[in-house]
Amino acid sequence: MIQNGRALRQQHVPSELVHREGEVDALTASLGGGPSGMTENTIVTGPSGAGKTSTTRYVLRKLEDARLDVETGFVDCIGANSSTGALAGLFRDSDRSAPLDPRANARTVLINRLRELDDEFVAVLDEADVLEDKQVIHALYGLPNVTTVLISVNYDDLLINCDTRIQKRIRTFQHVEFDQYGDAQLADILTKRANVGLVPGSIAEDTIWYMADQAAGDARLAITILRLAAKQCTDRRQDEITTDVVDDVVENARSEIASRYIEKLSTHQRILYEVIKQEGTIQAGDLYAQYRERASDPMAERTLRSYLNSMEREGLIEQQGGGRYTEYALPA
DNA sequence: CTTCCACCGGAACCGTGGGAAA
DNA sequence: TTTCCCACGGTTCCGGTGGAAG
Repeated sequence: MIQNGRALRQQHVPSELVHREGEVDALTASLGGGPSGMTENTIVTGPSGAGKTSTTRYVLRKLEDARLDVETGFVDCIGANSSTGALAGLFRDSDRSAPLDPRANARTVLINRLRELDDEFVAVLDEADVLEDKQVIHALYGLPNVTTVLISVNYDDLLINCDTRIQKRIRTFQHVEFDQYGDAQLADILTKRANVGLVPGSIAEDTIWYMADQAAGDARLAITILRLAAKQCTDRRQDEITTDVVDDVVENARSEIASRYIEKLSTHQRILYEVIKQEGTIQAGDLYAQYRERASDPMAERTLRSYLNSMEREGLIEQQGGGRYTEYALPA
């Protein structure tokens, strides 16, 4: 059934991006592809699965094709949420050999190295709201040859964790907003992927629409559903994806998307997450106690609070109640 | 009303390890 | 080479907070 597995992967950026023409134009203009040729710092916002990442990657690729004097770096701040981690990620993604060292005084070193670049550098921070230390935004802003692109689900969520100095900077950024895909657009996207990725006749149009409906505007989820459905059919030697198959894989698709955050957790954070997941809702003190039982070399409680805060920022857990009745739970 | 309790989170501090200057 | 410096991840200390108990 599967003809081209790559087209079914969620990270795959298609050569033609559909239903994002306006956003592509706006981003291209911001990044120097407009009539003025000016590159401007930009913030990209929109709900998850609205195509922010794909569109940005697409525009970056076009930009690199069109101009030789521009370098780009793209980093997903999930898993690189420290200043140095994010900066090292930018270097790794560009063609420059990146010093991988996550320690030492790498931050200033990396910033200076960026400053000394001859070319213009477009730095993209995906999931920027997850950044632990927003100072890196300010540092990048201070470099004349660097253009920054921040990607975040929510404009206000990003700003709220920045100090006023950085807030001021971000407010000067160009703002490109993405709306959620409609069902028809999502169905169209799925059809295009299926045409490239699957043997013809593997999926009926009605089933595509059913998938789009299940994904509720989230293209990442839609494509993951398509991939898992195709895989299940292959495993079971079925030659057509039916709505039953879609029903079977929807939950797995959801948890696969959630797991991309969980994978990046440290062992200690994962223990905390497992306890919360197992208990559903748990008192802070009980959480600490259960953690201490499971961890071979437990961290101080203050450190756990820091971990829990960063996990909450990533939307993995929720904190409820206050004062003495603090509880942790999985998001609703 | 006051006191107590359980927990939060800021601030100051520490050991580490690698880059940069001497 | 040695010495200095600095960010990071972590810890300790402690004042703050809001509901519960007296």
